[in-house]
Amino acid sequence: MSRARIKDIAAELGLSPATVSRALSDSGLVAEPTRSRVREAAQRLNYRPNVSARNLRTQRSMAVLMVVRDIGNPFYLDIVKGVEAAAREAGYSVLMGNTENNAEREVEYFDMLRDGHADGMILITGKLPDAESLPEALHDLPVVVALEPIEESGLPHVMIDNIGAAREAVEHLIKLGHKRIAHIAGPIPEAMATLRREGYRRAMQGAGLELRADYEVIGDYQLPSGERHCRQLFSLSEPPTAIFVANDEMAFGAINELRRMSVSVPEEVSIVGFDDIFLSQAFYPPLTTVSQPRTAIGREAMRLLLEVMHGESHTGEIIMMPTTFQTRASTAPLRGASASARTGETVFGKRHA
Amino acid sequence: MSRARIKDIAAELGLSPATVSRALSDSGLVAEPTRSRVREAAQRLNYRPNVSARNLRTQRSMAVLMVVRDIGNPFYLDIVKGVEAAAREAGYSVLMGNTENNAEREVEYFDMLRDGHADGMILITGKLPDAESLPEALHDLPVVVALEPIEESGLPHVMIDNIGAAREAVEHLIKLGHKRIAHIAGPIPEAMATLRREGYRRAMQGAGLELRADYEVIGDYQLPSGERHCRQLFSLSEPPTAIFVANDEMAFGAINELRRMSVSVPEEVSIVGFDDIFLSQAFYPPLTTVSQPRTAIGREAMRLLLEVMHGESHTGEIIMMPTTFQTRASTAPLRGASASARTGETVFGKRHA
DNA sequence: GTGAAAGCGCTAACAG
DNA sequence: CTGTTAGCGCTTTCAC
Repeated sequence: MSRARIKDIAAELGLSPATVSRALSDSGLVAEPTRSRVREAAQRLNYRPNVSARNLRTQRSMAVLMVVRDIGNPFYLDIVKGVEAAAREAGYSVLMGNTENNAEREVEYFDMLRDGHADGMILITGKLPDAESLPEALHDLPVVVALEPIEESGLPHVMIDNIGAAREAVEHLIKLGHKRIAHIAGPIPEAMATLRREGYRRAMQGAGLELRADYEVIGDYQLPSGERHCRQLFSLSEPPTAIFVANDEMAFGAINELRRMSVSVPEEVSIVGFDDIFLSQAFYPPLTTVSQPRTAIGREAMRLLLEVMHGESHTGEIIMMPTTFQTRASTAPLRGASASARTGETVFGKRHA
Repeated sequence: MSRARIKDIAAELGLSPATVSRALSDSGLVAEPTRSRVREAAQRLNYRPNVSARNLRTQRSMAVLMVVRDIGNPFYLDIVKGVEAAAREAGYSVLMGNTENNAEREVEYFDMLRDGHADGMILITGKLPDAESLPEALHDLPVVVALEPIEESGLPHVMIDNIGAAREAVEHLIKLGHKRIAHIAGPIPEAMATLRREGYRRAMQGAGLELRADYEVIGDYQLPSGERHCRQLFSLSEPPTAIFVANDEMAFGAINELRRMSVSVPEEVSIVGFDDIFLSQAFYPPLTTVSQPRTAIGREAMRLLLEVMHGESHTGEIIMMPTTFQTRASTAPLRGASASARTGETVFGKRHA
């Protein structure tokens, strides 16, 4: 009962397997009476198509591979969610890949693509394996990059304007009257970290503020690194009055460290993060940060991938998704300064091809 | 170049496809010289097996399906990580499923199993679809339940002792001298929520403390529900001095609400959570909670599933993984009481078959 | 130790 | 509109 094949339905109804196949796939070339007889019999015999057979025949797997750098990082969750939802709607399943920043693993996933495990791939790894281990024609592979740019890959991207959003975040601090603004960056020279630092620099320069080398430190996106670098910044003879931190997790670390040093946030020091992860709002104080439309990025990446899999070329295309600046309680006017900062949220960014 | 088949290697070497297949799969019945010639040619011609063809022939997919109730919940992340790691090591890929508590979706994933999308399934949904939509012989399907029990399913489980761990958490509060201990439960009548409440009740009764109906409230595991129920408990004429909250997210909500009410944690009220999610440690105050070995649960579930897929029967088997009680800063001795609470971490739970 | 042949379940090209 | 035929790429009898 549980393993009826097309052949069984054909036998049951005295039809050929081909007709049954056509009826089941709505090919239109089947007479209505036959069609419903087939559908009824399929239902009754509990027919389910065998995916391996179909995949072999059609040379497709109806699956996409979603490869992230660290599957344990909650940051990627909503993207997965968006990808999964859009994939389902299009009839695709999602295979999970986790590289753990391991080059061999990255190559493996490209191999899986070629082996027919999946028809396309969404890369959220911020990098590619070495050129020599990659297939010759990268551009011809159905691969879309999301979130973390892979520069000079020529692959289509779905991401945010990291420079612009970072700049907006720092300008918020400037409007609050801050001048001594430090930056805890991500793991430069990674692209995303570099872009956010660039946004910081442009905002500072745009306001005619000095770029001090001792106000720029490089972290690794993890919480302890936020603590450590915060301590370092406050050991300077002239510590900052505000810090723009490249991601929320390090920002949490910085805030906790300030609490330990009995420096109050935001009264004495303002902190701005980036990402708006789960709990950034529930944290104390609620974190002012840049919110990325993660689920939408996931959906958009999948939508773009579908187009690429259907043969459209999107080489070099970059889709920018809008970010939202969330003004919360971790930032406040510089004491003694008359500031004019906005409150609430501000949409930033546009979309172009 | 990029799509060499077994046939191509055979032609290249003047062998039969059968021999090439055998050589590549180490079947042992191939002479050594032939074997290495084949391996060399495979390398040179960039041979990669076609998974659909192999799957069709072998009637397996070498993939497992991991179905969670809400893919956006960071709580499941480490489990995914464990499953993925163990699956990779065994040569399996992982397909993601997300039910969003939707019964139809749940059925779909069972169908995917039967359709050959995957060879086995790990369920982290806390429930099964209605009996009539399920295959007759549930026990014969390679399905393993993790984390959230599905009672009376007869399926093998990998989980923690929710009653025991909850009881230990509440006993910690009792040892600190607390007597007026309330409980914000999960969405009863769900199994996990019910078990944790049962642990609370047993601890209270075991210590001869009164079980007050107004000290038991039912939440939904989400943050706002923690805020709401905390407020409710503190509107009682005799508010609690400690709250055992069924999960960390609601505990964060409770702590935030207490802060708003200017009630200090842990000086005036102690809070214990459950789960030890990302940031429970970085939260302020760091949350005393029950830590689950999530990655290990994921690995163990996959390991068990492999055995089930290899034909072993594990009907009704329950594997209990040990929890660790994390004493952090959200709990303190009742003011005026002489307490004897432990500090640090305590391992709880055993493992049996 | 190797080859020939069959077939997994499905779909598509070609006839009629 | 329906049937016949072939074949996707692989593994596995069964012979030799």
